[in-house]
Amino acid sequence: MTATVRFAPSPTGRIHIGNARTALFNWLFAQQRGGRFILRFDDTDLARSRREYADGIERDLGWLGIRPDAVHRQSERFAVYDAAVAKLKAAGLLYACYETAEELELRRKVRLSRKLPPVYGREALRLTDAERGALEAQGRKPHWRFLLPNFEADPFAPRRTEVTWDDLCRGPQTVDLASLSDPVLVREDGTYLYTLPSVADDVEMGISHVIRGDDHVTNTGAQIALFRALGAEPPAFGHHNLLTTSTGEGLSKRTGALSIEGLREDGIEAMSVASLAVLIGSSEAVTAARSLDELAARFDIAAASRGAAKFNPAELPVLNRALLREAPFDEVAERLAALGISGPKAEPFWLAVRDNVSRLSEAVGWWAIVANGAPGPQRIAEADRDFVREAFDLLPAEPWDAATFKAWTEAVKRASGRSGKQLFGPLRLALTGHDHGPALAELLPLMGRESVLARRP
RNA sequence: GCGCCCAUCGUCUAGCGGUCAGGACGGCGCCCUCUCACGGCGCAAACCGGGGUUCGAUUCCCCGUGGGCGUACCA
Repeated sequence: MTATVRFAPSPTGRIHIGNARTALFNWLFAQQRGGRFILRFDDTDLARSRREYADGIERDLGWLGIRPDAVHRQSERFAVYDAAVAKLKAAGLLYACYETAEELELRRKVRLSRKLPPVYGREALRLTDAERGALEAQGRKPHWRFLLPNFEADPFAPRRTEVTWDDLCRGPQTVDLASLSDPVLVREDGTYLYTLPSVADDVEMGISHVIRGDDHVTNTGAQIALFRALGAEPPAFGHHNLLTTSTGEGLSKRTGALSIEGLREDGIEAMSVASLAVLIGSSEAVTAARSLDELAARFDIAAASRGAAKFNPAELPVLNRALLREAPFDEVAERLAALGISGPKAEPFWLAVRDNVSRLSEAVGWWAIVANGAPGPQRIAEADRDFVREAFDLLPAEPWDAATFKAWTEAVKRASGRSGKQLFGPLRLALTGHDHGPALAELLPLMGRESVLARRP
């Protein structure tokens, strides 16, 4: 079974890890069955949508490794929605309403205070042609609602109407259409709300699987009805659980530091983000995958849990470290070069330091010490000064290689009688200005005799 | 208010009537080791509360509590 999926963000801001998770679920799902992934910008709200956000989102996805098979903008597809509207009107399933937002709000409150579900009472359906004409004569323009098929013969007597589907993530689902308001599909000014363009495009683009957050499950009930009203077979649906912050609040609102852009700027690897985003909330161990292909092999949409999962950003650096220490030079050479780390020493340098960084940028500090003779933050203890001086006097002649450090420290050991921490601690400090770091045997030949001698206390 | 969903170590989770309640991440300890990290070994760490049902509940049911989501002319 192949698949055509879509990710449909609204370009009113950049995406955060929660959105990326949805995108990744769709991408991986399609990858697993050789399907297509469509990026569809939900930019029908012209006032809030911005092209730069759309471009930014596309960059964010590209950074994660998602390459859409097609990119669409709903703002360019009004003809499709107009056609859908015409179809619904012809079928008598779209009706004009003239209430203002205030009136609606008032009715809502009244129903609430009477402990009734706050659903729209279809009052506009009772309007006579004369009343409608009068309203229009006042200059009122209608908004249009989709008549939900939740009644037998009398739309004012809605009855329990279950829409069911077998959810890819949550199993059998039921939504009662009687508990829903007829959704407004078209505003007074002719612009579209989310529902119609979404469904019309899913039909038109042949979307086979809709994978999205579980904040949409209720929508899905109404949307399935709309698919059918449009004469289309609804796609399969999968609603994954949502992520919350470590304090338990919804991720959907405040993006902040958890934006994909922010994480990238913070030096988090794309695969760290992707691994955590996809694996969290599943029983799969949250360990770094090296590629989306590897992730696809570990991903199972049916294994996602149903409750909200707390997202812990502290896991990101942990995954990053694991990823980096296995990263071959070729994989990071370009980015290292951008950080000023290039030349013949770059590869052996990377191989030496990759065990000791949790962000690629941390290599810069080591590079300054190893290649540029920078001192490092710590000084050797006064008591070790003479020992270090003697040791430096024993530095062998060049050329230096991987065996040099061993030969040198053996000689120092014999001359000084020191061993273990007493021996290596002061030397490490004198050489790098740190009490920890990459293997000295690997750093020494990279530093070179002249540079090392310059550090003699 | 109403509806839907969820509730197991700090975190992500396995569990589908009888288990020493399992794994992963993190933490801690030991080993390895020039340091840190890696790796190996080990330790600590959980069934939200109350009622049922049952010979027996983490598991099934109800209530409560807590949380998520929805209830928009937001998506």
